[in-house]
Amino acid sequence: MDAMARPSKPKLSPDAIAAAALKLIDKHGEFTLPQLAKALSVTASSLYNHVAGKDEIIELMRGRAMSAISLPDGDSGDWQETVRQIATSYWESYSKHPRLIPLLTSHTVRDRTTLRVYDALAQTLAQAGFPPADRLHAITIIDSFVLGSALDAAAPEIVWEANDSSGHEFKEALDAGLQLEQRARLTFHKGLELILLGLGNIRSS
Amino acid sequence: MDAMARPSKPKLSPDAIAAAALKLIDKHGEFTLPQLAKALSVTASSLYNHVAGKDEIIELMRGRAMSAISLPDGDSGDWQETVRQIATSYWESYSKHPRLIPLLTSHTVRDRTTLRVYDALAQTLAQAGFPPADRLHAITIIDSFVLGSALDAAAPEIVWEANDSSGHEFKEALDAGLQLEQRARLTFHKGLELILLGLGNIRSS
DNA sequence: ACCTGAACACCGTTCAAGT
DNA sequence: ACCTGAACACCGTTCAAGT
Repeated sequence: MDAMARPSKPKLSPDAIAAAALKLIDKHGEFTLPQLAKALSVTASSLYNHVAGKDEIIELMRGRAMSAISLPDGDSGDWQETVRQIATSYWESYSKHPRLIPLLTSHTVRDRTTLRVYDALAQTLAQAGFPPADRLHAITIIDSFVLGSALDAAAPEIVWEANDSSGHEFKEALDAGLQLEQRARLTFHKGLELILLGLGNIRSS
Repeated sequence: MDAMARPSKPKLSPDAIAAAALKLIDKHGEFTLPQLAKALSVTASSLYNHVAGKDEIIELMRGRAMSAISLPDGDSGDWQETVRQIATSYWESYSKHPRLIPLLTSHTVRDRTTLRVYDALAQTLAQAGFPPADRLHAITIIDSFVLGSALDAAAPEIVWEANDSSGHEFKEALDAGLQLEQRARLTFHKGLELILLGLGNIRSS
């Protein structure tokens, strides 16, 4: 009648594990199997009944973070608007869990949702008339910028911890800054517009 | 007359430690204090006579990786060419040690060389007539793209591990790809040109 | 000042044992 | 099938002891 070996209903599931791990990451920026087990009122070794190990938990978190991505169904007619929508949704998914990003960068993507993002971009660019090689460049550029921007938002102090030896031009630029998240969002959109504009030029050249 | 407690000349130095650690990262993608100590023919605890801990070693590696950056001395007259030069040198420094990048993304930048990159960009943009707020945006956009591109080169399989469920437009784009490093370099330059072009438009608007 | 070796608290993972 | 607890090999860090 107390907490014993096996409950009639499993206390865990891959999904519950990923959710709890993501909560830890959002709060502390890292997670440990004992910590995670504790948050789930379970022992660390129990986790191995549901996931292969820590790496798989990280991949599950990627899937969870990306699950909110909205991909356009049909062809909206305006490829730049479609790309803008995909890239923005992609960036927002990363940015909702900024501290997760560093964990993702050393892993290979297998997550279906993330792969579908690439597919959606490829399809949109193909319909817009980009030849295969240009498509690949465009997708990579967008992917790089989304990831880099999200990382920038993740570790904001990276840039803004200017010290006394910094030139005054940089300090001036800093002082002109907005609040942190607003700034990150605004900068992302400005950069995305630059890229979309540039892609348009390439296509029509 | 044999290897005892203290040698007349120190066997270690922060620089030697960083160099050895970087070598391990380049080879294995990670490093461990015992591993590092072994490579230096020393014991793990010896390292603490020269560095504060693992985190400091990572920061030292950042400094080493960035030490090869060449910053333009004077004003070349052409701000786009100057920015191109800085950004390229910055990207190349990262790309020479791609597997180091994931370790850097969870740390705050204190490295003087890296901060000087931001300064140099700020100065160049200021001379080109960018007001402070636009400077900050431009620097952040460039920084994000450089980092994202280097990461892309670091974990190339991230994108290219397309599976059977991928749409054929993405596969076509993949098939059109070049060799890995060439592709990364080329894509970075293409993206940088987009951004420079876009920045030029902003300024003259 | 600088290296060693033992020690500590912790980690990820495995596995027999329980139900 | 699924949880526990003990065990293993490993990690980063500290510290007394040596020279």
